Parts: sequence; structure tokens; C-alpha cells
Amino acid sequence: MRIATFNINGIKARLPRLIEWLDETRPDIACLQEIKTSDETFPVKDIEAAGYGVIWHGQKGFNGVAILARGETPVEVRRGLEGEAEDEHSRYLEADVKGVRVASIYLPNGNPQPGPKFDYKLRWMKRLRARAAQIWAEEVPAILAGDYNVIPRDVDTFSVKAMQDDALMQPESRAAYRRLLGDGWTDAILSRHPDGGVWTFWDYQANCWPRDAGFRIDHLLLSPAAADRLIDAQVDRDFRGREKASDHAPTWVELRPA
DNA sequence: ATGCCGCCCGTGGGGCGA
Repeated sequence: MRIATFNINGIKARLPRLIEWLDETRPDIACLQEIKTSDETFPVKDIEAAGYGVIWHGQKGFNGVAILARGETPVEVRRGLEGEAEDEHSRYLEADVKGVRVASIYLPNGNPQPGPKFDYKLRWMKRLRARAAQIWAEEVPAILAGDYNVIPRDVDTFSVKAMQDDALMQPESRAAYRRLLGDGWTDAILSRHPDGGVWTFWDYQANCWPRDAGFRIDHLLLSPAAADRLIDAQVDRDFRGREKASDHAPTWVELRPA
């Protein structure tokens, strides 16, 4: 069973690429981020026509997450994280689907840092960890997949120097991510590619894709019951190089059947 | 580097991302 995460940077602008990706790789479950559309304008018919059921948590203009499942509709468990009533960003959606608990996560970027956006990022990470602990306690196979906007280690970026002042790799961001791993969650790409050098994002600017100036910020965190079934974890780099591509590439895990 | 590119909304150009 393949579970993928893909920050598509605008589902309307990316719709042909999204359908093409679903047709070519047939993920069983797909978590999308940055759909950048309100709930009312989400292209549900196009996705259903591709053979997928879908739930979504939209927002006009930016943010927004969705969960797709081949041949069925995910059963929503929760949208949004507790702990900050005034937070109206659409960044979290969680569902039960095909025997696993899946969360689609769009963690705040946090730039510029220091500042209120960075403070929000760190608060959000704390709230995510609290929710992860609740899921953990349910002892279900679970996958927390999405754009974490955290570069976990120096070997996860093309250039430490270029990124050193960025919110994505501040010590506080890394520490918060490391606490999740410390709780027992398995970073699937890290576990399969421990030496680093695997990128999931290449900026549109500064010729980053042609010179392979990327970094790894899209992660799939597995609970023990899911990690026990891990066969493979990869990034579909090819999709970053296509016409009208997202700045992220699809990232996925393959799990043994239960 | 208040830069680069690209999406959003919406019709000019600002907000936002990473």
C-alpha cells in the first residue's frame, strides 16, 4: 500500500499535473497541502473522475489540505489542531482510511524569523505534538504526512550556509521536530536514506531545480504499527521537472499489507 | 538583497510562500 504526500502549490493551477500523477503512480492514499482554494471551489468532480474519494479543508487564497483515497472516501476524524481557538489557518486534516490513521499536515513556514510568524510555527508544532501523542495512545497504524517546513539535519539541505538564517532550520524548529521523533515516530525517508542528500523541495527562484539546490521538508512520520510494515520510502523527483510543476515533489512510503 | 519565481485574488499589484 502506497501513501504519498504532495504539496501541490495550488490545486487549480496544478490540476492536470495532479491527475497525471494519480494516473501514473496510483497511490492508495494521497495527502495534499497548499490546495489554496476555498471549500466551495475545490475540484471534487475531477478527483472523483480519476477514481479517488476525497475530503478537504480549504481556505481562500492560501494554505488548505486534503486527503485522497483510491476507490473510497476517507472517514474524517478531525480538522484543525486544538490549543489555539483564534487560529483559522487550514493546515491539518485527519482521517481513517484503508485501515490506517492518516494526517495531512501543512506546518507553518515561520519566516521571517525571529518574529510572530516564527512564534506561531513553534506553537503549532507544540500543538501537533500533543495531537500526535493522542493518536499514539490509540495504538493504531498511523502516518503523519505533509509539508513540515523543517529541514531536520544539515545533510538534508544543499547548503547550510544559504539556509542558516531560515526558519526551516533554526535550532528551535529542529528541536521541535526531533521531539516528535523522540516520542517514537519514524521519519520514513530518513530511515531509508540515513545519509541525507534527498530533497523534496526546490525553489522556483535562483535556478534551484536545474542546479539541484533543494532540501528535504516533506516528511512521513510512522507510528510503530506502520513502521513495522515499511517496505520503501522515496521521492518522485521526476515530477518536479515537468511543465507547470509544483515546487515540491511527491514523497511516499510503501507499506506491507496488514 | 526590500532581489530572483509563481500562486492567490482579481484586474492592479499586494500577500504569501520557503
